[in-house]
Amino acid sequence: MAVSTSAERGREVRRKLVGAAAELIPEVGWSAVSTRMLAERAGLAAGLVHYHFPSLQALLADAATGAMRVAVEELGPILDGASTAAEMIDLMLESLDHYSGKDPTSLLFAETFLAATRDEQLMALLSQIVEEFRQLLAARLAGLGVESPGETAAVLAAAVDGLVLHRALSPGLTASSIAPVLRRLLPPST
Amino acid sequence: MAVSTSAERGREVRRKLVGAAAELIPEVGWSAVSTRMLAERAGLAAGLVHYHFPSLQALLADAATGAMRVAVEELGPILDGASTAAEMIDLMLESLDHYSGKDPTSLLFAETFLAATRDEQLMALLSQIVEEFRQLLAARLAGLGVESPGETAAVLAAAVDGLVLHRALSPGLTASSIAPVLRRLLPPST
Amino acid sequence: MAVSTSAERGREVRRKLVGAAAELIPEVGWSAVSTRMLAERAGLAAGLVHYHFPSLQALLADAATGAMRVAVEELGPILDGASTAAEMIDLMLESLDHYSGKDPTSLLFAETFLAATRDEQLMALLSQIVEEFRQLLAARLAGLGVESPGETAAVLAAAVDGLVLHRALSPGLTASSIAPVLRRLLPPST
Amino acid sequence: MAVSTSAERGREVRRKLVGAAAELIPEVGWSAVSTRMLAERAGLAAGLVHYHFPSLQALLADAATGAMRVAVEELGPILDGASTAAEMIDLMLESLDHYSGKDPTSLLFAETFLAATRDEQLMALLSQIVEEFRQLLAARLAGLGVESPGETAAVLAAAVDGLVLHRALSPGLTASSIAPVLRRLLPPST
DNA sequence: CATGAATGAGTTTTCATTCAT
DNA sequence: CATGAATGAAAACTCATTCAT
Repeated sequence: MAVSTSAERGREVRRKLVGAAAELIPEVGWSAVSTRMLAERAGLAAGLVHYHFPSLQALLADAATGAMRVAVEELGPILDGASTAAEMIDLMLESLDHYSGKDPTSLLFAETFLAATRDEQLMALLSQIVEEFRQLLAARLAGLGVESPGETAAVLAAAVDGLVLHRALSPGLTASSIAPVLRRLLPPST
Repeated sequence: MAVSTSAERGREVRRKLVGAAAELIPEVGWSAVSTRMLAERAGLAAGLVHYHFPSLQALLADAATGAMRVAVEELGPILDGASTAAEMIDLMLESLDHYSGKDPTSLLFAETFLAATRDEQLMALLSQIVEEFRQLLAARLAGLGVESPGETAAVLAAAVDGLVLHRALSPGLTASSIAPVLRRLLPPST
Repeated sequence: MAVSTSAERGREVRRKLVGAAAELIPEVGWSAVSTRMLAERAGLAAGLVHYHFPSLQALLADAATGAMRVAVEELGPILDGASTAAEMIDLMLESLDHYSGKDPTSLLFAETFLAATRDEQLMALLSQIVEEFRQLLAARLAGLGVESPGETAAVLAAAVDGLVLHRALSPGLTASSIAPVLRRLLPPST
Repeated sequence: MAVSTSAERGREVRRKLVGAAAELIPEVGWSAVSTRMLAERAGLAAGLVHYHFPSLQALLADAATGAMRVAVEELGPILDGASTAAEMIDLMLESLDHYSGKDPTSLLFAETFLAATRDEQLMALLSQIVEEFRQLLAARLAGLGVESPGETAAVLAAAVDGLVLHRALSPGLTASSIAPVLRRLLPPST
């Protein structure tokens, strides 16, 4: 009985590298993540990065989009608890209070946005994630009887991202101060 | 006429360097701007960067905040033409249509946001610029009779930044598609 | 039928590796052929190169000398059709027109020549092949009544190799333009 | 009076690097010349290679073509001493006796030929040098009354290069053994 | 016989910064 | 005020070879 096959060890190493990348991108910035840094953080030999990934960029893209997908998918179940659109905005803002604009997840999003500007493949992956988030939002808005849910979801998603970014500069932008204003984005009928 | 003192030549050189930096940050990314690249773009000798600036980072910070201040100040006069708050939002969105999310100015803002995360001094300068923009917005909202103009301005500013970012991913987010939704951010009384 | 012993499979793998090496040496250059490249081209696992050959250099030497021997041996029957020495030169030049100086076979010869400079064992193998070619030529020249066939064959062989090399630089060196001059290498009596 | 200006020091460094490259290409082979090796041989810091040359390949190409041009130009005056075409061939072969096929100059030529196969710019430079050599030869042949001097020069040049190559494999190919045969390449009228 | 993960030294190249002139 | 040569560390990436399975 082999405790760990060769293939399993390989998968484990890839997992460690992706984990280290997801940690380091927010810490030092996308373009400052180096192979050595990565290997040290993952507790592995430096050569392994290029053994398992075609390039450093490919590893970073893998790690970033993976982490973002997880973050976005976490939001779905949370929003399901709302029985009105206004309540849904409150729930979303509340759960976004964890993101200070300087925390790892916020920074990961921002770094990836920017890196995508210089990498077409990454841009495609990122667009897909954002699109999924917008559709998730639109579906729930529609279910709660909101008119033109597509446009509303688009503005809502953008506003939410912008707020997290701005929070890095002015920490006063909390759920409680913003919710009353943002709730108005919903059509009056709601 | 063509006489130029040493001091004047020095100022001219600094101007050229700052201009080159403002061009290059969006083109290649903040951390990829190198002294040699700058010198070549500015048409100057390589040693000059460190002769006139204490470090490369200092030059980049100078260039970025200078360009951002100009961009923000351009918005003031444009908004003065509005006679209602809704009209003001329309004007602002219209003038923002120039920013595709991938254009030099949008990218300069994004790059600087992220660089500020890793540089306290830059963060302070940037906060000041954003704060000024928020106050400019709040003052005009107040002047047009909008309630709680501070909070509204904060959300508006964040939403606008978020929209420009998202536009890089989905070019459909134009003024005409967004304005109807964003106008709702204003208090009903308006 | 489809039964294949271990030994047979082993031989098949070696054949594939040698074939891949003979292809790759001209394509990318002797010293740029890597084990991974070879494995990929041969459709095999990376570890197989060192399983079947003591070193990468040994595999390359095997492949190169094997291919050269084939190329040289092909020339023999062709020359047998000549009934005079002059005709033989014409036949040889004609059959050499296939070698442009940039084609795989020409490059394989040139790469191996140079690699032999840095590898004594390879040099010995190579000398043997060239010697055989010279003797093959000398025997036929003698058979056609040419005087001092040994020296003539030596110069002829060298000239022919030099011509293929030069052809890489000036494609005008075709059989028809060269033959009249090269035929003069033969002793007047012929 | 500055003993050595900045510019002069730069020129001197470039000269040293080119010299080291011309030595190392024959010693270890074109593709095995590394920047470290080069810097060590030249007695300079490793960073200087890329300060003064855009790439390692560019430095190697510079060094190789420079050395080849010198070698070719040395042959001109030597051939001028001949009063008949046959004598010229003797003189040329004699002066070529210095090239054993394993000496630095011979190897430099061979390495460069091969490197040119994978580098278009180098190929262009090399073709020019060979062309010049062929014209130098043709002009002298014509001056000595040889018919169709262009074709004869082409074959002569190729034969000579081929002979030097073959000499690496069979050291017996000396001037005295070859001259009688090679002299026959000349048109009978001579 | 076969696999493919792992290693560690190797490669070219880029760079901010310093400094002699 | 200006130049551009020099440095030394660091970057991404490749590789032949070894070896546990």
